[in-house]
Amino acid sequence: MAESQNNLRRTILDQSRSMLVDRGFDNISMRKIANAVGCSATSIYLYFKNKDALLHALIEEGFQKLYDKLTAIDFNGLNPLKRIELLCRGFIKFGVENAEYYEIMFQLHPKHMERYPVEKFRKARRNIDLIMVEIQDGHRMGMFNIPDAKVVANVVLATLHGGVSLLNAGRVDSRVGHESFIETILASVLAGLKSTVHQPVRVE
Amino acid sequence: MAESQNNLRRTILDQSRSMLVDRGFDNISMRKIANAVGCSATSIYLYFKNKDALLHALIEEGFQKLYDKLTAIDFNGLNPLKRIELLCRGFIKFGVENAEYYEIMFQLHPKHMERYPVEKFRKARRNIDLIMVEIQDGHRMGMFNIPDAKVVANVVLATLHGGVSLLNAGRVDSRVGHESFIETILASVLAGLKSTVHQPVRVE
Amino acid sequence: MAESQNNLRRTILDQSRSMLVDRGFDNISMRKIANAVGCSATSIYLYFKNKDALLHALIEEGFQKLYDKLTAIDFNGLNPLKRIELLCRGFIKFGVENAEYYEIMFQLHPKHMERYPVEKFRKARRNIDLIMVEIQDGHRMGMFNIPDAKVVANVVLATLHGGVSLLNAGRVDSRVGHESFIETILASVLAGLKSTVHQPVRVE
Amino acid sequence: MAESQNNLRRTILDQSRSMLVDRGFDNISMRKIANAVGCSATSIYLYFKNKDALLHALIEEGFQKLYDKLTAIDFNGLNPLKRIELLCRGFIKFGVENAEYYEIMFQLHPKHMERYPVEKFRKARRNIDLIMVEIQDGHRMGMFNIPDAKVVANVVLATLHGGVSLLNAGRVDSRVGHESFIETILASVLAGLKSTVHQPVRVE
DNA sequence: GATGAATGAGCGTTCATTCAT
DNA sequence: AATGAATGAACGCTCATTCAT
Repeated sequence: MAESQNNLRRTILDQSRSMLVDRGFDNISMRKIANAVGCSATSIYLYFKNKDALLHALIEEGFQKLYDKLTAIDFNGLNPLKRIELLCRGFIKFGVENAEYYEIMFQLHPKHMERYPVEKFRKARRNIDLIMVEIQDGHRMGMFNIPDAKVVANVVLATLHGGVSLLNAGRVDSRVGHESFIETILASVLAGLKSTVHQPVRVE
Repeated sequence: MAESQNNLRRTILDQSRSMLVDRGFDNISMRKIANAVGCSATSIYLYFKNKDALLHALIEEGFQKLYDKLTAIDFNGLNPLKRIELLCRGFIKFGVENAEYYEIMFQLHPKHMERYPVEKFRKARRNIDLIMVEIQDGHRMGMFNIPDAKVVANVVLATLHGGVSLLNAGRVDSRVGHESFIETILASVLAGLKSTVHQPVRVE
Repeated sequence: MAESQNNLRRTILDQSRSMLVDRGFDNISMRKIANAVGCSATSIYLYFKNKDALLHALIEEGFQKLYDKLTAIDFNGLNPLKRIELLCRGFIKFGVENAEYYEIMFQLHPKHMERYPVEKFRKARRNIDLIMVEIQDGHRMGMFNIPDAKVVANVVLATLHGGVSLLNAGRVDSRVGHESFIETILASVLAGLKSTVHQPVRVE
Repeated sequence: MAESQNNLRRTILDQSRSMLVDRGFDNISMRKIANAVGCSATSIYLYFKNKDALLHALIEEGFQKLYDKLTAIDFNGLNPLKRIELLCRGFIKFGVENAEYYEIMFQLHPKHMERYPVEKFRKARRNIDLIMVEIQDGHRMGMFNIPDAKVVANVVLATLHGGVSLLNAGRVDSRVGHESFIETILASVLAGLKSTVHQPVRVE
């Protein structure tokens, strides 16, 4: 039974995650999840203290999964800029392919995050740190001129986040191909980084 | 009475909009709005067919307001790049100062947008067109090399959206100043545009 | 409709009160009340903020009713002892005839009283004050020797309460007639008062 | 293991009894008890058929404990009146010191007693019999004039019960000392007994 | 134009209890 | 002897909405 025990927990997580993306967290109820899973609503409480805890478990899992993806990238022999590009690609890929996770990780109304445990928040921040470290490296190597890597890392994240969230919400102009949209975002991000050194392009 | 009639409609819109930001649309109820407004819940239905319609009215108003802001900018004697910068600043300013509008305009769960009337969607798109036009102008003038302005306009929007939404959700690293965060976003956007011409920055 | 409006409120109060006596407050649910009344559970909330408020309304009504009964007694020309006897009879009669009220007034688990508004508590205490005043009068007249009327008034109440609650709970030995049980209680209470003076007061 | 077996049964009884006083029987759940005890909810069912049976066991235990206390009193050389006083003191002491037992023994909603086995009820009645016997003795000795001891015994119990229950419910006027409240109750009870004979019985 | 009365559906959650092991 | 898994029923309560006035 040790297997079936965790099976239900897993199924609940998977099912509720998959329901998230087309209904939103506020619109999936314990009953609906239970129905979809094929168990009683009560049973969910055997594995999660309450709806909040279920949500938190999903969020945590999402951040872990993203972290796993990003840290699995092979950086061997690549310079910081290229590394950042891969991290960005990884982030976008994750966000688009795991829209359900993405929704609760980055789109959830702040209200729901109020009670999210602090130590889990810290874990979530490791993802952005991966980018920051590369920016710092690039700066040290003279590849960028970015004294404050924290700000720029946040800006990079913001850009990626904007892209992913518009894509997932179906709010990108329908005549714009996803592929070129993503590539242009990446180009923009990287251009932003590169523009911090050398010949400032003189406009005006 | 024709005035007081519209007064109530207005008050309902204002009140529900102001309640949006710290509760989320799913968590404001008709009765709560009515209580805050000081009328009966039934009265809301005199002006809005249902909760959906109220939401749609708010969204429409938001896009109109944004459009008014952006079109009020004085472009006199400015080149496209500078104009785009002002449009971006205008967008960010609007998003941060009208977080309630912004939430329903860009953060609402797609589910809620399903029934949003098509012709209103078109109106919403006028905002992004403002940016696109300037990109096209810049391209024509040889200031950028952006054959497909639509894509880039969407990317610009995505970047701005990412910034605004992280800011409003309080998800920007707390040690990062809002001001410098915003300025860096702008710099990144503009660098992305400028990088399409002239001397490709040589890295590595 | 002004009539039917209050009618439902009244019906809810009456129905829930009558259900109280054979089920206990914890075992009557909003649904059960609604079913018995013939309205929806939701409707109860139109008249009472929550289950607590409904309970409090019942309690208040009970104390008011008791107070009305006790103050309606004709004391004309009667000495304190006789007055006290009448008050005691009134109390017992009320308790036995309104077992539902009595339950929530005096038998409810303290837990439920925690949130009972203080000013209503004060109102409840008026009932015991009626007895206390007569004890004080009797003391002043030399009929008793009871310097601290407060204590004795509480003891009188306790005695009556013990009698009523055992009666209502069906815990008086079944071979003991209610009538003689009550009379004996009264005799005991009065004897307790009279015994405070040296010479046995000869009554009647 | 025969011992540890009984240990769990004992622990369950003790724990649930101790939880009774500040929550009420309706508000302690099998799981809460199990949690407090440190066993599974299921385990409780090994020792008690259901929640009712657990309650009944507690009640029975309470009556037994009271009986033990009352029969342990040393009556040697004391007259009936004094004996009754001691019995009353014992009863009040027990009720105040074992408020949890007392609650289920005397304050439980009759509904819960419906299924209480008849033979256990008989056992419960032994306690009141102790008082009755002394009243009969006193009557026989001419100390009181109480032909029907049953009635008076019930009245004595009622008085004591009224006192204890008001005390435990915190419903005695807060400015009244517990000690003097109890003493006055006792005085009243004894006065009631003594008043049955013409000349005030001089005791001690 | 405005409202009070009313409701069915649904919410998150807890309950006593059973069953297989 | 003991338990983890599971559940149907019920809880207090809030929701968007309708209807008669």
